[in-house]
Amino acid sequence: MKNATDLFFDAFANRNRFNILMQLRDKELCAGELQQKLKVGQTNLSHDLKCLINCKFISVRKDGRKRIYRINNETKELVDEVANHVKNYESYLKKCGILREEKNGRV
Amino acid sequence: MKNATDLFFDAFANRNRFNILMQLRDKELCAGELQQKLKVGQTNLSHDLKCLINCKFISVRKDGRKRIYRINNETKELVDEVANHVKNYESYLKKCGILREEKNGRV
DNA sequence: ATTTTATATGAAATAATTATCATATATAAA
DNA sequence: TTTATATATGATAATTATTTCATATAAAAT
Repeated sequence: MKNATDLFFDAFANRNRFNILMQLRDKELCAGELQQKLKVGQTNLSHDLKCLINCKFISVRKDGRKRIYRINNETKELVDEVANHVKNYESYLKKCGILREEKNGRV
Repeated sequence: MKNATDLFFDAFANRNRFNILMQLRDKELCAGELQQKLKVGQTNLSHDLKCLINCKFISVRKDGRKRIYRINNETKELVDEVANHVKNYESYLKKCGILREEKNGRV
């Protein structure tokens, strides 16, 4: 059975969803704008937004036929901290990545 | 192709690996001790420890035939922050979880 | 030197996640 | 009231991650 930590990571720790959160740090955006900025498919984006809303990482309001998404404040802080850590550890993380690639004959 | 953020989440955002990091917050431990505390299999634990080492989330030193693992300081801070966020958002995350369970006929 | 203890490795099996496709809904414009 | 736009949904396909199994290695004890 999943615990709160699992559920947290399920929602938070995914490239596409994290990219959405990164975009929403600066300003609120509607789905169409996110699609353009992130270059992802409409269906994928919609699924990911639903996931982020379920976990209260973002909220949504209607404006005409658009839906406008906004990140919540605590989530924003966490995104900042993770982004910062990733930046500091980039070289190690990449090394780890290279090891994987080697396994597949690349590099 | 994976970027640094992907690699970060690959290592960090996993129940078993996160539990290892949680245990190591207080004090360094050898594999056997982790196994007992976390009740996981030897092979799984070993794979997970390797992953955490590759990404420099933890370090290891030898002591006789044991290997002793220690969390690094910045990782410890991040673990604390995430644990804190999960605690604050637990109710929402659980609600999200319940939605999933419903899908499988439970709840 | 052989056995025991502690841990690591690699391949295969299993499980979970993510992407895709077809279609639905809701609002606004014509 | 039909059409266009914006977004959502659910099922399946494709991909990736996790677990398991068999076996290997390394250090210490006998």
